[in-house]
Amino acid sequence: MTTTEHRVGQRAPLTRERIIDAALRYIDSHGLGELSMHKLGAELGVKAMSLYKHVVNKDDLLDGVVEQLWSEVEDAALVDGDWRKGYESFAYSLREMVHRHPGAAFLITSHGIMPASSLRCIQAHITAATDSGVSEERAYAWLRTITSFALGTAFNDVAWSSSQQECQPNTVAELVRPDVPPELVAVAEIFCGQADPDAQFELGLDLMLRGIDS
Amino acid sequence: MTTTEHRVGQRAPLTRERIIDAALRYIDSHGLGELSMHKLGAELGVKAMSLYKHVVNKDDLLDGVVEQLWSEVEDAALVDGDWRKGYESFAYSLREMVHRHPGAAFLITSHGIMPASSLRCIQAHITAATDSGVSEERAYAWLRTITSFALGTAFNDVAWSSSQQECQPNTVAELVRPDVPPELVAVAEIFCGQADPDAQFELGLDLMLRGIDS
DNA sequence: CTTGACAGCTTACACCATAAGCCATACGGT
DNA sequence: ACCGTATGGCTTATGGTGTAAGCTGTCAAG
Repeated sequence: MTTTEHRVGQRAPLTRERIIDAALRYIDSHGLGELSMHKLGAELGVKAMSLYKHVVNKDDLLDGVVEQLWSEVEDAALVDGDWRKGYESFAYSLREMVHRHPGAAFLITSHGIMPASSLRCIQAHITAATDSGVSEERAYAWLRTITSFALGTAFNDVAWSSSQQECQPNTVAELVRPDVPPELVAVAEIFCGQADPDAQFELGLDLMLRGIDS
Repeated sequence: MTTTEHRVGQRAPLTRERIIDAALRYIDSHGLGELSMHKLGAELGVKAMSLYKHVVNKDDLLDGVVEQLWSEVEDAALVDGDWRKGYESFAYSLREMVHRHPGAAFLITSHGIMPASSLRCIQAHITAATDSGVSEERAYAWLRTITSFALGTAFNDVAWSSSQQECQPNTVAELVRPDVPPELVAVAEIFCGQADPDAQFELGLDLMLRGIDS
C-alpha cells in the first residue's frame, strides 16, 4: 500500500478527475437536466458539499466535463498524413464524441469555454494544413466550416433519436404535439427518422472536402 | 372598449402568447439560465403561479418559445421560385433566427419538439423540390444536410460571440482558462474570432449547393 | 340576485446550489 | 515522539426553483 492511500479498504478518495468522470457518466445515462451536486455526491458515496473541496462550483464541474469531451476528440483525431485526412478524421471524431455523449455534448457549444485540449487539437490540424502550403486564413476557415458541419449534423442526429434526456425508444410521436395534422406527422417521420445519418454525414462531408479541392 | 377587457386602465390580461413573448424577450436579454417562472411573472407584473393558468408547466412554456422561433423562420423563408433558392433562403432564415435569439435558439435542437410551423416549413420546401423532379429521398437528405449546416455554423457564431448568457463584450480571454499557454490562446483568437462569419457561411452554403448540382 | 367560470393570489413542499464553519485524520518539521 | 497545520469530508443554513392545492374576487349569463 502506498503512502497516499487513506484508510485502506474504504472508498477511494475523491479527485477532481473522478468527480468529472462520474458526472459525465451520470449525464450519459440520466441526462444533463438530472445532474445535481446532491445526486452526484450520492453516486460517489459522499455528501454534496464534499465535492466543493475539489471543484469550485457546478460551472467549474461542467467546464471539466467539456474538457473531458474535447480530450476524447483529441485522442481520436489523427493528424499525421495528408491534412485533408486530418480534417476528415477530426470531423469524424467530433461526431463520434457527440453520439457517445448525447446529453453532455451540447455543453461543448453552449458552455462557452475552449479548453487547452481543444486548442491543441485545432492547432495540430491547422499546422498540418499550413505546412502543406495552405494559407493560414483558409486553413482556419475550412476547419471552422467542417467543425460546424460535424457538430450541427451530430446534434441533429442526437436531438431526434433520443429526447436529450433518458434513453427510451422515443418515437416520432413524442416530437409532435397531438394536434398536428397527420400529413405533417409524416413529414416529421421522414425528416427526423433515422434515415441512415452516417451516410448522410459522409455525403455532406465528402461534398465539402471535394469543394475545397476544386 | 371591447367586452373582453377586464378592469380598464389596469394591466393587460395574461395570455399564453404574451407569456411566451415575454419569456423569449427575457431569454434574449438575460440568458436561458436566468429564466424562472418567478422572474417571468415579475416581468409581467404578476405572481409566478398565475402563469400556470395559461401554460401547463415550464416545459410547455419552452415548447411555446420553440414554436415561436420556428414561426419566425417560417415567415422569413420564401418558397416560391427555384427550390434551390428556397433551400438557400431556409438556411439563411434559420441562421438569422439563431443570431437574433442567441440564448433561446439552442432550445430548437435540444428541446426535442417539432412544432407544426417547423413541419409546414419543411414540407413546403420539400414539395418545391419534388415538384421539380427531385426524388423525395434526395430532397429530404439535402434539406437535412443544409439544416444541420446552417444551425451548426450559427450556433458556433453565437457560442463564441457571447457566452450564451448576458450580453457583454466577451473577449476570447474569457473562453480559455488562465493557465493555457499564449500560443494556444492565439489559436483561440483566430478560430473563435469573428473572422467574418457571414462570408464563412455563404462560402460553405454555396459549396454545398454547388455540390448538389454536380 | 344567483351562479358559475375563471384569473390571479397565497401557502406549502421538495429540491437545488452553495456559504460558513466543524471535526478527524495524515503529514512535515522539530 | 510530538505538535501544528493542511486537508477531506461532514453538518447546518440560506435563498432561489418548479409546481401542487386551494382561496378570493370579479365578470357574464341565467
